[in-house]
This record gives sequence, C-alpha cells and structure tokens, in this order.
Amino acid sequence: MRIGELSRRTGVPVPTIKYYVREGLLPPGQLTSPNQAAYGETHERRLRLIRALLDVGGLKVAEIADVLAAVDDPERPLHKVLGAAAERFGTAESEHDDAESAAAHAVVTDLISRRGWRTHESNPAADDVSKALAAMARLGHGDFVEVLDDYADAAEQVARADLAYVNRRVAVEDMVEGVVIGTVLGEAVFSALRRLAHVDASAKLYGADGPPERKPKA
Amino acid sequence: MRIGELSRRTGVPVPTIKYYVREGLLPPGQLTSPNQAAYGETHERRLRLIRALLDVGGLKVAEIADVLAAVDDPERPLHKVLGAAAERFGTAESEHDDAESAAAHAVVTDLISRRGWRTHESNPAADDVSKALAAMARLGHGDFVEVLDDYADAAEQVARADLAYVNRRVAVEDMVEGVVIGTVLGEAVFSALRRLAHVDASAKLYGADGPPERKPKA
DNA sequence: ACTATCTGATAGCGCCACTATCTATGATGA
DNA sequence: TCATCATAGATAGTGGCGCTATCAGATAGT
Repeated sequence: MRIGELSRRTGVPVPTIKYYVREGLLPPGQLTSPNQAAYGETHERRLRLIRALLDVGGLKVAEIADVLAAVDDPERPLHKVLGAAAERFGTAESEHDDAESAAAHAVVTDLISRRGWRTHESNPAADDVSKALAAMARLGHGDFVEVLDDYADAAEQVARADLAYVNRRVAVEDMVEGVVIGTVLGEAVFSALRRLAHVDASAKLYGADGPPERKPKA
Repeated sequence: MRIGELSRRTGVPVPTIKYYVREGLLPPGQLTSPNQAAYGETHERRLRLIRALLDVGGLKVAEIADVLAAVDDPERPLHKVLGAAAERFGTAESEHDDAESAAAHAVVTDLISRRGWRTHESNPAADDVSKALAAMARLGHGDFVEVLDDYADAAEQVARADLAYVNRRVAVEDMVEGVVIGTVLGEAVFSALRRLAHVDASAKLYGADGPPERKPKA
C-alpha cells in the first residue's frame, strides 16, 4: 500500500501522515526505491490509534509519541506505559505550598492508606487529585472531600472492570495496546456516561422539569 | 480593591485579568473615574474559578465564557448550564456514518433505555459515548461494550454522590456554581482516582512486580 | 510635584497541529 | 516513448489559542 491509499482508507491527509512520521508517532514506510515506500496494515492500525487518541482521548501529539514509544518498547514494564500518558496536568510547575495544598495532600495520603491502595503518594495521579482538591478548597468547596470515598468506590469498580477486560483478551491482541486504549478511550466513555447519569439523577431528584427556581446571585 | 491587588491576591498577571474581562469571563470593575476601577470579592472569587476551570478542569477560554454566562443567567435552567461545558468533543463535525458508528449508537440507545435513564439519545454526551465506542470498534475493541454496564454502575454512583453533595449545600453557596465546580473539577478528581485505582488493581492482579513479561509485537 | 499605578487599545509571541509548496525522483498507461 | 500522475523528503507558512508587551493618557498617593 502506498501513502495515498493509506490516506484514503483512514481519512487522514497525506501531509498529516508525513507529519506524524516526522514526529515519531508512526514508523516510516518500507522504502522500495528512493522515493517510494510501502505501508502495511500495522501502519493503518497505528494511524487509527493515533487519531482516536487525538480526537477522542484528547492527548497531545507529544504525549502520544511518549505513549507509543512505551507501547513499542517490549522492555518497558506495563505499569510504566501509562505513566507516559498520565501527565495530563502540568505535573509540577505551579507548586502552591499553601494551606489548601498541604491539607489536600494529607487527605490524599490518608485516602490511599485507608483504602490499602498499593500505590505511593508520589504517583503523579495523587498530585493531580490533591491539586484538584486544593482548587476546590480555595473556592469554598473544601467539604468535597466528604464524597471522596464514593468516588474511590466507583474508581475501584471501573479499574476492576478495566483490568478484567484487558486480562480477558490478552491472547487476542497486544495487551499493552489494549491497556492504552482502555485507559484513554475508557476515560472518555466514562466521562460522557457520568454526564448522562447526572441528567438522570437530576431528573429523578427534581422531577422532569428540572431543578427548582433559582435565586439570583447575591 | 484595584487591579494590582486583585492580581497579587490571585497570582494572575494584570494583563491576563484584562484579557479575561475582554473575553467576557470576568465582569469589568466598577469605574470610579475614567481610568480607575474597583474590584470586589466577587471578582476575586470568579477569577479563582476561572483559573480552576482552566488549569484543573482543562476547559478552553471560550467554553468557560459559555459556562459562566449560563451561571450568571438566573433564567437558565440548571440542567442546561452544563450543556454549555459538556461540548468537550467536536460535537458533530466528523459525522462518520459507517457501520461502527451506527452500531455504537444503537448500543448507547439500548443502554439508556435498559437502565431507565431519564435522558434522551439526543444528549451530546450520548454522542460522545458512541463516538468513543465507535473508535474502539475500529481498533478491534468492539467488545469493550461488555464492560459498559460496570461503567454505568460507577457513573450512577458518582452522579448520586455529586447530586447529594450539591443538594446538601444549597443554602450555603450559589447552587449553580456548585454544580459547575463539582462537575468539572469532580471529573478531574475522578480521572486521577481512576489512575490510582488502576495501579492498585494491577498490583493486586499481577503482584507488586508488575505484569508478566511481554511478547514483542508481531 | 513627582512617581507609581491605572484604563483601554493594539500588536506581538510561543506553542501546537497541521498544511502548502517545492524539488527530484519514480510509477503508470496510451 | 512520453505525458501524466504519485511520491519522498524538506522547508516554510497558517490559524487558533492563551496570553504578554507596549503605549498613551489619566489618576492616586505622598
């Protein structure tokens, strides 16, 4: 298959495919002459994965490059693969070391130990949680922590479902790719389901006509 | 308070504050003379909300403008407020009408009716779900639909917790703002908790040393 | 009076995901 | 054979976004 057909099959413009190759997202085609290259089904599949991660998962091109490099490296432990994608926040950068951040960090540390989660508070995801909680606290929603356990229950349930899914189809496809797809696209699925469930819960709580009348802002 | 102090208190540079005012995210200060304006605590609070939505929630400035316009409009029904923020995907645009999209749409319609969710398949979030499922199907993960009910269970649980939280503090703060904060920042919290739970579930399933050895790609 | 600060306006910057254009080469078909 | 088309690889440009720099003219505080 030449690049034109790859483009036709996936709907990705030819210059964009070349761009992905330049950025290391997609391996170059097999050169058959100085200006002809052949692409196979692995290219097509990889290209679809890239577009899904971009369009549905919302990852940036550089993040996708990291993730795919991890996917392609058989030495890389599976649990490190997602660390490459997990840095959706600024990671460090704005190091608020105020009261809210400290309190939020303590809450997260407590949550992890209380639930017996086999992870460490140094996990970047733990920082993300405390960053979000600290932002909420600064907005006067410090008591959001009271629903954290409900959230954690649901997160455990989702994680169990994800792991079972990946584990079940280990022989069928490459497992690591399955983890990436399940994690990134699964997040998009869950997020949208949550919005649907919000509508439902709201309808059940307030009736079909929506919530009660509002008071104007102070 | 003048703009300099507002900037100092929130850590947002003065030109950025002016930019937010231009973009309609922040109301202008009360003019006390042709070139002096006074800002109050509502401005400070609003500014912190903007930064949280931007930094933690990952919303775009234009989306924040929509959401805040809805928040400030007392006529707007509460359940419409989040529609403004819910369009995190391209909404329509790439209207794949292939087999995968049709199948995914049917799956979502079935899920909604099967669970008795009081929402309609025309909800943009439903499109988001089917878009993600269709992308998965194209990647050979069509059987991800089998975990959808686990996801939906968890989503219902989260939604119930969110509604209970918002409902409980209705008198304390403005309710609509609480919904926005809970929804947007809550998503960030849940997403990070899910990543932590993944690590834990993976450790429990495979042992602390991570998953078994990998096979190289075909 | 003098300096720091302010408003409002306009222009520019840096990043990002492409997209356009070009040259030199090779494939394809009447 | 030869005209036409597609391709590889390289470089430059585009449009959107979230700011950021600079300026003129006015005011505040001391």
